[in-house]
Amino acid sequence: MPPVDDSRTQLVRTMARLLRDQGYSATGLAQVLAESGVSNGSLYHHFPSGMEELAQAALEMSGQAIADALSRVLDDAPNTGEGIAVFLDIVEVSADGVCRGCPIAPTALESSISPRLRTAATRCFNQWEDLLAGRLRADGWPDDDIPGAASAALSLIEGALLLARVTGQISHVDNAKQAARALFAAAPAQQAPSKKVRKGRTPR
Amino acid sequence: MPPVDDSRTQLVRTMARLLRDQGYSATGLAQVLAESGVSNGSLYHHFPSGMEELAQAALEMSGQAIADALSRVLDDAPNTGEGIAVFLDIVEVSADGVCRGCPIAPTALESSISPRLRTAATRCFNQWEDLLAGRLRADGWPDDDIPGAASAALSLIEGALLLARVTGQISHVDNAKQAARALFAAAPAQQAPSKKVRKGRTPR
DNA sequence: ATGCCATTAGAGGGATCGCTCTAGGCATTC
DNA sequence: GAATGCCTAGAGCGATCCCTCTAATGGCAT
Repeated sequence: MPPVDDSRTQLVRTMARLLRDQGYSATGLAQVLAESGVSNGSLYHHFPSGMEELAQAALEMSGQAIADALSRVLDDAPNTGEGIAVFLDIVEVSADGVCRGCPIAPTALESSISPRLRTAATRCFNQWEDLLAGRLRADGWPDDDIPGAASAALSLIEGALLLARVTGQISHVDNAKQAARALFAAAPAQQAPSKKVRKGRTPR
Repeated sequence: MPPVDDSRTQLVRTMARLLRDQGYSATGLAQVLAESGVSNGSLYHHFPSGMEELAQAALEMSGQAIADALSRVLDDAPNTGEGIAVFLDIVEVSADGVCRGCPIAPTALESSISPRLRTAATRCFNQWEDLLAGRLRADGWPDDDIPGAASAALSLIEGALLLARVTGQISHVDNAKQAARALFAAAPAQQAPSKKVRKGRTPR
């Protein structure tokens, strides 16, 4: 196993950060090389097909890191809602208090990216959604409600990270935490009357 | 007032579509000109400072269009939750059934854009949030809860549009509709005990 | 020392980038 | 007809894009 600061690792880490901050098209090869301290030749040795291959590796690394963190906090939390809240606590802040947001979304939203990057991004979202679904199942949610609830939970998370990053106000993340607690604090009654409409709130 | 298909309008409409689909950095001047059928000279006549000025105009037009649609459906809906559901019905589909998503988000997530584009994007989100807050107030929500609830509502909307576009599954939008109904179907009790935790669900 | 292989350094190419610039079309007005 | 002002067409510039290529470096077993 090579050392953690070898060229390939440096490239992937730098690329992941740049993709998170500015997306794929805005990230130039020159910037990746300068900020990673790696030369042109090294990049095309480790990633023969160039930027695209590097970007895919970066997306997969970022996606797995998020999955690991999400899995851990969901396991430790008393329920899905609290788990989401703790997760948002972890990812919301950077060194200077600015929300860095989702590492996948900026790249995923560029429709001009290649299919390999698109599927890599989709796999990340699906993986996170599956983790949320698993926790909802452990909470005792009805099987029929789980996919929709997991989807809505991930929508709430992604939307909050997006708003927080764009506007610079991490209060959006705090508000999403409250909504997540309201929606996913406990499983709905299994045999609830079908027409009953539940209401929730978002305090603070 | 000039005709609707003059060069300037064509430029703004084309730019708005390209920004929605692929963001700012991925959108080249050549593509804008080709798809709008306008020549280079015309662009720099109407927008002397170039692409950036055009992009700002496009973001503002897209943001206002969303605001108009949102304002209309919120006015007609019985409550905020239903209004959000109808809004998501409107914006979710394109001609071929693929979700086109938010016209602002792809550009807004690029941290490398200029401050003028960043603030234009932030203004859009703030405007939409204010519309949601106004409808919540009309629903009788407590003043202290309104900002947080409006923020969470917009997070849910943006997240659902993001996931639907990236994964190609509009079910994410449908799931967000259910969550919006659960969270914002009716105002919480004004004098509710402060420690009470409300629970919600996402049916279907 | 020698050969071997993985890795790196850096020059340079062809294409494309956003943008500037000049010349001309086309109304409308004397 | 001539002049004016708005708008358009398109050539071309310097910069940057991603990438290819050759040469050299380093460690390591023999």
